[in-house]
Amino acid sequence: MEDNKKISSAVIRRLPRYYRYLGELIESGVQRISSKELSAKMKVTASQIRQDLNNFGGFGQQGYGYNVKYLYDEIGKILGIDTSHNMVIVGAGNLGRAICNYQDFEKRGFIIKGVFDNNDTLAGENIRGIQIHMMSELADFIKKENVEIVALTIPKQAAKEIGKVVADAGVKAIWNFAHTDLNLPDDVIVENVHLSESLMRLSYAIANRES
Amino acid sequence: MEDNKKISSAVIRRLPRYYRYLGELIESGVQRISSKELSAKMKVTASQIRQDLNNFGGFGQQGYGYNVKYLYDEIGKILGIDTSHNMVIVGAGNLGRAICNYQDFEKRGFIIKGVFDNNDTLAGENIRGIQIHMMSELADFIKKENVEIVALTIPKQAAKEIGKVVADAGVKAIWNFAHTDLNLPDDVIVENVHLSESLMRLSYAIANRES
DNA sequence: TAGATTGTTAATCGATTAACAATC
DNA sequence: TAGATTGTTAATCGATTAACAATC
Repeated sequence: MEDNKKISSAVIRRLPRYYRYLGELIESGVQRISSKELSAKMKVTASQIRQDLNNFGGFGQQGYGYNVKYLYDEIGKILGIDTSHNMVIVGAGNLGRAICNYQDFEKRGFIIKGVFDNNDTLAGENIRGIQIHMMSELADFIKKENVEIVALTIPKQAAKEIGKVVADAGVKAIWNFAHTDLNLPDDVIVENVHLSESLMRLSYAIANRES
Repeated sequence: MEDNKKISSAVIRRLPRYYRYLGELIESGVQRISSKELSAKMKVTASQIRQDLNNFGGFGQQGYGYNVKYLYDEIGKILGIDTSHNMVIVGAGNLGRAICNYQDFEKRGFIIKGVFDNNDTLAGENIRGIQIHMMSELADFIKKENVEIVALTIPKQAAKEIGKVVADAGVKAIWNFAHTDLNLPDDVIVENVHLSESLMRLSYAIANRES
């Protein structure tokens, strides 16, 4: 965390998956695991697991392996889910509601402070207690409530515009579900979830299997 | 397509993005583009664009560049979206409904033949004309309707079970939104959309920016 | 033809895997 | 101590970028 060497995005991409498997091991009461055992479960090489983890420090013990709970917590810290983040959802359609209703995010420290939409018939309504606000209030709300993350579940044209608005309002990161790139300044983090691209990769795999 | 050299998944991951940009260029009436111009728009190197495309054939012309419409169509063929695929959605929650309502998928040839759930109060209902069926009918429906793709928008435990069921029923691919790996035979394609992992990567980026 | 830009080979860079000394 | 397994260095493999001859 403190030192300067840049961690490759390939490593970061794998961390949440380690975290998930370790969480499952905890639930099954497993207290220690070797890179070899974990590699068999996860279908990656043991070497890769050790290399990945050693980017962040030595979490294991020679001759023993890794303490599951300890490693789980350490990866949690690396991923920044030991602290909470205020979040809002922009777009009260099915996708926005799906995210809002998924309670596990809250357990990981992502606190949904509000949902925004520009359909006034929704004004005053709420989703499991979370208030729906009008889009016009968005920028003020972000500043007042210290919102760090905005999930954009709106069409692409609107997403481009609102992306600029929330970047100006000072959010740290945008979770972008719109089928477009946002092209914002580099200090705004953008994590894209492009479902249509995912579906096309699936389609490619169907078209080209066992060729 | 026909020849045997394996295309790397890094290349496949980029194809849908090329496709999206080319689609936008068509909409703006652009007829030709060079790898250099496209690279500026997409923020990748021109060299990478040419390398990627030449995995599949020479689509350009020296001194001219690429014909936008032609390249768009060719990438569409590579991605297999020139033919249609029957699909069902398992899970009629917000996420399942979001996918069902997203009409662009149908335009790309992904035809949603039905939605399945085990909540009997939904029996007989429909989502924009697409019938909701009970889970017990799923395997038969897949065989009868030649379903190739199943989107799983159900909790992880159920997803593991239904994954096996639909694999046995002969689907070619599963679009898995559950927060788990499915561990199915290799001949079943699994494309994962792990939203919680995406959110953790975003969280990591917040925790580690400008360090 | 001259200019532009591809297709493709070569060079570089980075990521993964293998190997093994350190050490619990 | 002997056995096991990490942390880490070295070797390999693959992906990206650079360069340029081919050619429209």
